[in-house]
Amino acid sequence: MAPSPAFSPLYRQIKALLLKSLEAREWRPGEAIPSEQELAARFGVSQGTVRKAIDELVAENLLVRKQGKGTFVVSHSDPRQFYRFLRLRRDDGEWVQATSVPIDCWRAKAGQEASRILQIPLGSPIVIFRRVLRFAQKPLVLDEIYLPGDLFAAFSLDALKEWRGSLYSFFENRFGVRMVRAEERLKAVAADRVTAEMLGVAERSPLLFVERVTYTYNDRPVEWRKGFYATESYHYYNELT
Amino acid sequence: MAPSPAFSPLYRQIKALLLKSLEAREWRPGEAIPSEQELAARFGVSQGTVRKAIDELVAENLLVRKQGKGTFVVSHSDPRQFYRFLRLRRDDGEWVQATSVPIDCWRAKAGQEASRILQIPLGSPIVIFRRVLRFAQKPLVLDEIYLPGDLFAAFSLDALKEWRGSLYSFFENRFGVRMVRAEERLKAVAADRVTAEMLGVAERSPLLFVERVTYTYNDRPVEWRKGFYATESYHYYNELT
DNA sequence: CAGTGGTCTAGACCACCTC
DNA sequence: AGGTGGTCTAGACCACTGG
Repeated sequence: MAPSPAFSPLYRQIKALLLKSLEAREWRPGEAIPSEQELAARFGVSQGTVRKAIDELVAENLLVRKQGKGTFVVSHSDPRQFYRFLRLRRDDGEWVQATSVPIDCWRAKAGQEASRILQIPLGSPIVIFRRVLRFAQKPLVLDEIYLPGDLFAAFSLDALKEWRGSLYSFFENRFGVRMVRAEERLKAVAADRVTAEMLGVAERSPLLFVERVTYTYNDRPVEWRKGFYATESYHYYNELT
Repeated sequence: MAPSPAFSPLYRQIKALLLKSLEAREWRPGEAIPSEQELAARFGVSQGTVRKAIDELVAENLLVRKQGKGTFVVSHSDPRQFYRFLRLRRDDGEWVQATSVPIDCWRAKAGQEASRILQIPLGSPIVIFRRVLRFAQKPLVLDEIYLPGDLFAAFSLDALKEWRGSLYSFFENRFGVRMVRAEERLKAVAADRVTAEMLGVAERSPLLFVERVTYTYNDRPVEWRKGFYATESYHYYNELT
């Protein structure tokens, strides 16, 4: 009869509290959160319950445990996180270091599509920029990246050019925006003239088109990008479980 | 000095025992395994330890828990598992029912590549067959599938044609081979004449090329396939975490 | 050495399913 | 009512880190 009472176990409530603290930037990326004992005392539950809450946050890549040291907020500045979202590998299976080359940048107002995808009002400001990813000197990826203007108001290509590190570590450090998960949609398309030129391939040659929406905490979309990948001797690697 | 003693916690040893039982087909797909209490008694450990072992097997998609009922061996016959490995969706985001149409089948001896990928001796028998996947009547995927001959000796296209259900549920039921995880490598390629014809697209038009290696327990490769996906109004969907 | 996460136990109780 | 998995606790001990 009555609707289900939406029972929520204690450890999920603790998890929600931790998530709120993460969102409020109580602890910065790369820093340790309080010990399990401390958190247990703070929330008035047993260590095991805190532990289970943390377990889930670790499974979602928001936290990492380091035995003997503590539990830390995941940071894109961590070298192990650099290529978490970049699935392009050489055909022999080797991961190759990529370097980002910013191209251009401009501001605009969100149209229908950007407004829907980024969940911002129609006409609100957005920042758009393009960059090329080079693998072993070769330009293999051309990305066009759309950001909500309110979160990235101070964005400038010059600051990005000086940045040593991944794009997401730049976002994390300069704008406090932490990328947590992403969805990608892949298609095969024919290269148009401009894209072909920038990637050094023939016009009409097949490219992998990758559209990505990236989310921060609580499934809030904060980045939309469209990329063209030249996959002649590289491929997009994926694991299915 | 001495090499690390390779400490393995109790629950991992229990996990290994459960894995062995799964591999030995002590419990069939879709069936319940013994209760946590029973397993704890059998192995002489506490319920919590068995629980943690099962936790990991659940995380790896080998088992599923059903509260109040028991813990079950995952089966590809389960409707929720049907499309676990098929990432093609319509551009509006809807999942579309696919129907498999077998084309042809032949036997061969493993060459260099098949031998390496399937980890079988050079020259050992393999079974090869092709099939088309239709979405809303339209042929969108052409797969060429390579199987080790010893595991799939009795494979026949006629049996497959009569099968109602997914290919992997067919493999599971007829050959006792359970697909557990897969790796895919994606590229954009131009359609050759034959493929273009079968998918009803223009020659040289861009196709998504998907190479998959599928594994059963203990990372044993048991399937290799090469597929061409027509992605004009469909896309390959992927989540990055 | 003290402090952290990691393992293991035993027991109590809750939520869900089936009969 | 009796079984299953799911939660929560308290306490003991182990493995790893760093001063």
